[in-house]
Amino acid sequence: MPQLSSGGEEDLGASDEMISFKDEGDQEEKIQENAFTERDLADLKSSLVNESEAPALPEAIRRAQDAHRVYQEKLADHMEDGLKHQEEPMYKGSGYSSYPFLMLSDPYLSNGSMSTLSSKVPVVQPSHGVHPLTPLIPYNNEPFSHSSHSPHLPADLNQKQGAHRPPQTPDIPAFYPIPPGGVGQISPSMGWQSQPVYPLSSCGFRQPYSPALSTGASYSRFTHPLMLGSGVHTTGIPHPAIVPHSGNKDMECYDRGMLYRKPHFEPKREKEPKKPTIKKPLNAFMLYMKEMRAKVIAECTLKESAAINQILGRRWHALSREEQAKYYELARKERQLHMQLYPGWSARDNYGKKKRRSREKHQDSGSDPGSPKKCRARFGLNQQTDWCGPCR
DNA sequence: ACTCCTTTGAAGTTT
DNA sequence: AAACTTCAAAGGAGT
Repeated sequence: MPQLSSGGEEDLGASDEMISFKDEGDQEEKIQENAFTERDLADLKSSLVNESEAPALPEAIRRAQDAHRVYQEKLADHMEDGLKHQEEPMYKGSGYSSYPFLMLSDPYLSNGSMSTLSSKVPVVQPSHGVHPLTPLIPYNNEPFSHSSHSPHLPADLNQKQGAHRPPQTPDIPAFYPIPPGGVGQISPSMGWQSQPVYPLSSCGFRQPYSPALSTGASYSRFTHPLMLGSGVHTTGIPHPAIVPHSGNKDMECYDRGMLYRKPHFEPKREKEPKKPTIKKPLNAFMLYMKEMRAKVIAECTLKESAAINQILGRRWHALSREEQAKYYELARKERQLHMQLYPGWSARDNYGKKKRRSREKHQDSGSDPGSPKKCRARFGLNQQTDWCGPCR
């Protein structure tokens, strides 16, 4: 059962264990990190990339630089726990580009002013916007480790899906700011309204949070976006943790700040209210990928995600255990928050929502090696010319 | 428009 | 319990 057990956070993250990788190579490989990039580049570019992609480089570099600057500015404010390791190379260069608090405008600053960073948010998170859950996570320990701050949570979290959601822990709402004056009236009777709503404006850009909403009673004022059938809150503000079931195109609008959906959606919704999808929380590697992708893109002038992911996979193995541990910790917190937000959710809920390719993928370690392309990729061979043994 | 590719890890399902 | 399967992100490529 995915629900929170009464034990608290310890058992929630029990599965997060450091694992040893057979090909990790540990320190030696890590030392070669820089060389890695060039080798990755050589390997992958030669096989996957045309030089026509070169024009993308300046923009990608600029993104990475922006992300880096944002990260440096935000780090002191947001990384207060053990995750704050500014000196460490992983964060130094990463820009933590995909993390929500880096994409925020500056309402988190004491003066609540908006910095120029705000305009760069979409650049930092250039594609489909924020992960439904990741942007919600402060990535410090406070919301989860200080149960005294959230007296309502432990008991209420055991409630099943659809049950009335308690007022959120005082810590969490702070990370889900509500735009001033953007608060709508809740509609009381729909299934999803029990979910807390932490509206974000587009692309992870958050508006200042109204202090008036910090009381538990205030949360009931928010209608879950699912009630609108399109992932949009009654305020017109999309909910970051929910993906409209209808597809990515909806999600693009959702991410890109179409705060108010076109009226013609409403009659549609009456016909067939679709159940939006709650995505899985990201695991450690996914978090790492989100963070490092922009950097790799900038360094390698690659865009193809499959190639980038190969690089990231190798880099992941090259990370020290301490570095990996940070991501495991982040992932653990992400799962925790996800469970808090969606107590009745199960990964099974999303089964079958994605069309799956044929079974060959998981059989290619056996007699069927899979396609030559896949096999070459698996063995790090040149995609154009090399053949792996099984494909020969 | 839709699916695949590619990675690792978590969680669900099947054997 | 172990093995297997699916999904999470990403965006170019292919159908």
